[in-house]
Amino acid sequence: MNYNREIDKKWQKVWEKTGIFDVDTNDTSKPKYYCLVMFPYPSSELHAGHARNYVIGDAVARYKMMQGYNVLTPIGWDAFGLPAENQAIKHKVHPQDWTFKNIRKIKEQLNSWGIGYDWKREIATCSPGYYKWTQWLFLKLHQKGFAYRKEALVNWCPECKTVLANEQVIAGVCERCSTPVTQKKLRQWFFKITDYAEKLLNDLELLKEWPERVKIMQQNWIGKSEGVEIKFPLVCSNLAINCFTTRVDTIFGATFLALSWDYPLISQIINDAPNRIEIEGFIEKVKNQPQSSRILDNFPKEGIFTNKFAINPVTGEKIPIWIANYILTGYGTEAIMCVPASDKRDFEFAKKYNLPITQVIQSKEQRAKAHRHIGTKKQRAEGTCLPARQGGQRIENSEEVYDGEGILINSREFNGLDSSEAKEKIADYMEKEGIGKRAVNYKLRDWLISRQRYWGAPIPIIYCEVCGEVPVSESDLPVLLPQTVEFLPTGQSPLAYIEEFIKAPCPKCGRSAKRETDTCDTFVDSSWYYLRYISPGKEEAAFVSEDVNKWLPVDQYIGGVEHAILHLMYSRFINKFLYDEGLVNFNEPFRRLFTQGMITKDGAKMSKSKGNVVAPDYIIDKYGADTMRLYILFMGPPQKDAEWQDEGLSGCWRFIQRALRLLDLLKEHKEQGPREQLNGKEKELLKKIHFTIREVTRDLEGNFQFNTAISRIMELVNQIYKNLNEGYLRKEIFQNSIETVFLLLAPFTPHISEEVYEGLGRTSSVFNRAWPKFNEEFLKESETEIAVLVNGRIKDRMMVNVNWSKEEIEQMALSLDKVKRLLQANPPKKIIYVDKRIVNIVI
RNA sequence: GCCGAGGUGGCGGAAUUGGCAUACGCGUCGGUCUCAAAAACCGAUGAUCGAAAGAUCAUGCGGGUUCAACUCCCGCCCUCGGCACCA
Repeated sequence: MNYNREIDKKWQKVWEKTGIFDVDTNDTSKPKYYCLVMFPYPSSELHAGHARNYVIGDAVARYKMMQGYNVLTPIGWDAFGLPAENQAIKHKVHPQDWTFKNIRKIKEQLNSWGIGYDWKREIATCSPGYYKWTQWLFLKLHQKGFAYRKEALVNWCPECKTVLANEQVIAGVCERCSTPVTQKKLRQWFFKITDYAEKLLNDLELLKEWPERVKIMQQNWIGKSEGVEIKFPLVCSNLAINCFTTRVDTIFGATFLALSWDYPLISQIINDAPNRIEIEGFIEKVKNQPQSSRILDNFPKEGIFTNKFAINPVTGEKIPIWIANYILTGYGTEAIMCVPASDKRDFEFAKKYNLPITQVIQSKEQRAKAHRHIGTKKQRAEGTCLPARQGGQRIENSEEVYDGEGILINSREFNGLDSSEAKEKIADYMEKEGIGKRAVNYKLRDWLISRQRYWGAPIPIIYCEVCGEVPVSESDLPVLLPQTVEFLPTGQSPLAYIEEFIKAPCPKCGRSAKRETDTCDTFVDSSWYYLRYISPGKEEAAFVSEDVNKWLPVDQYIGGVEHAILHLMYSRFINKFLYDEGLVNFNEPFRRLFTQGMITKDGAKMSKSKGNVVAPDYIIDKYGADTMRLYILFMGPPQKDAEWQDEGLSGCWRFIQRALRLLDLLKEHKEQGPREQLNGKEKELLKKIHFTIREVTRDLEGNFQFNTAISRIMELVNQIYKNLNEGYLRKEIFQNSIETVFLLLAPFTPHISEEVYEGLGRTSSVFNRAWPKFNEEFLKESETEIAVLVNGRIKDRMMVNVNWSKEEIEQMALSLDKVKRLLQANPPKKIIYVDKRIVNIVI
């Protein structure tokens, strides 16, 4: 049999006609399995790099089908988003036309690769039937106070006059025109994901079957830090500045305070400053400093003295208050206590502006040095010779700054404590004295979801002069996106120029009011799509709780690691919100996650601009879908990046042809008369068959080790050929081996597997057959090979009976010629025997 | 800077978790078939020395533990990814 494109087409038609991927979600006769691939963003046709995701998903789905699960594999389109709108601006095509053109093309590709989906469940986030429910979700969040508006700093491109998403800011410049991006304060919509910071962090522990690296990335992104918020009263004022610190043990070394340019009390503080104009100039300068330069390593620290002082609450000292460019906005209290002896940044700043430096922490090494001449030897060894204060060490350059933990000095009654102990004691002291209180901070910020863009779900809010911000009533959803708009980069949503869209009656009082013209970030669309697949056409609700509770959490989620943080965190957040609302009964949406590696070509990610794209359609025409699928799965461990090589592809092609030829050989195969006993070769093949079943199943049940699974099947095929070449093979065993090969291959190469099964006279689909089971009986052996090592080096091998004792085996090893020669007359020092593996003789 | 992943033949990559390093595939070489070529099939293939038997060296580098280390421990180097002035 020869593999060709006709075989692909034939079986794709059959699958479509018989609907093997159509799922009855009410069918409870089989256990459910929800296999989900991250839905594509339809920005162009798919290349071989994209294919990996879908090929893996399909292999898993088909494997689970054969395992007897009721498998749900849906697909849809993450169809809103910026690229579509940029196309509109550049080429004057409507985002919708462009998007649906791409969808048609991708759909065709997926079908031609034999990727099976339940197409009846197809969704597109840009269709009103879907985004109606995205808007509904917004309203739910709004109702509970989780969607709110506030002034916020956003990325702004002065050239394009538009707000940019973080992803559009490449190394500090606009991705389109390379102008440095500045920050601008605008009123924006946010989702209060920070309220879930603790849950999102803690529940990572529940995700036992997620890759560790993804969990660590999320953990870092949430960035929890525990510390103390300390109150620094201002001199001659009733104001106070709160500073968050994780290093309260260094408080005695806090010699100045630094505020961000955006610190809330700043105008009050500088109100009567003699150099107020100068300060305001500085603030303006920092505010406009492009982000690109802040990314640079040695961005110079700059600041300005406010002419005000605060009191260090533990030392009672008067310390100056500065405004500095290295204090982040939006984190902590935007004010920090500076301990130049224990922080490189504070040190650099203090050196530059001649601010005092007091050492309060000594490292072990510094301590050993300092104590060389103090106390008795014993005291030094025990560390009980408490030093006087002595100002510690003189610190000259930032290399000498010690920012680790150590022993406290110059810290009054806390001297001699070690940092971790001191942290607790000082925090206790502060809480008792009312100077400060323990606090927790997160790096995670609230999720900015509004975009001044057209191609997204309109935010369902109406602004009324009388009633203020009023949510659109649920019965008026969806707020439809108007079709005819002008696409211009003005900094406002194109919707802001459409009178008919903007004008709307206030849902509360009926007066003429204005619609919100911003649209939702596309991550909002994708944060709940996995729920929609269960009842995709439902008109009365986003989803039916009873049904999603049955089908979720998703059993296997498959996608690229680039979504490790954003999409996967947002989805978890939304799911937790719905859980708290009682709308779903599962805490986490994705039980098991698999992140596949990237396929590269010439060492780089495939992209049109680099010209290194491998076009799958061409490959399929030449070699067929199964060849491409097999190669993609065989090229390396799926979670790791892999380099595309055309030679590897032809290797898979050869293998498929070689395997298919077995079917022809079987047809010509002649029995040479009946014979009771199996010969040794036949037994060997049977053993190999069952061994392969066991190993392939193990590889798939593990972490989807398709590459090794396939190499096992290749070995089996090699073994079959060996048996054919080396002598008599009864037809029954021959046929059994072929069946096994193609059953095991079926998840990877479904087309040829079906074809072979038909060729063997079977009438029903391979995917209605059970995954093969191995029989322990065939794996049992009477003899096994053991390696004989002398001093850890392999010298010989021998066959032994598995029932032999350790002593018998050791004696046999010692009797080998090669061993005797090496031993000569000397008796071995030691013999180590590892069961059924090796004998190591030490001489 | 911090966190994570990784470094194995000419190449992609295996190695049951401490037990025969280099499975499987690619490439290369030789053979069979053929007028010839392609395809296919059979065989060889880590490096060095050797006619051979065999020996020595090999899993980024340097140490260590062990009868035995790609695997464990200590110290480095390099590549890739994430975060990055987070107090």
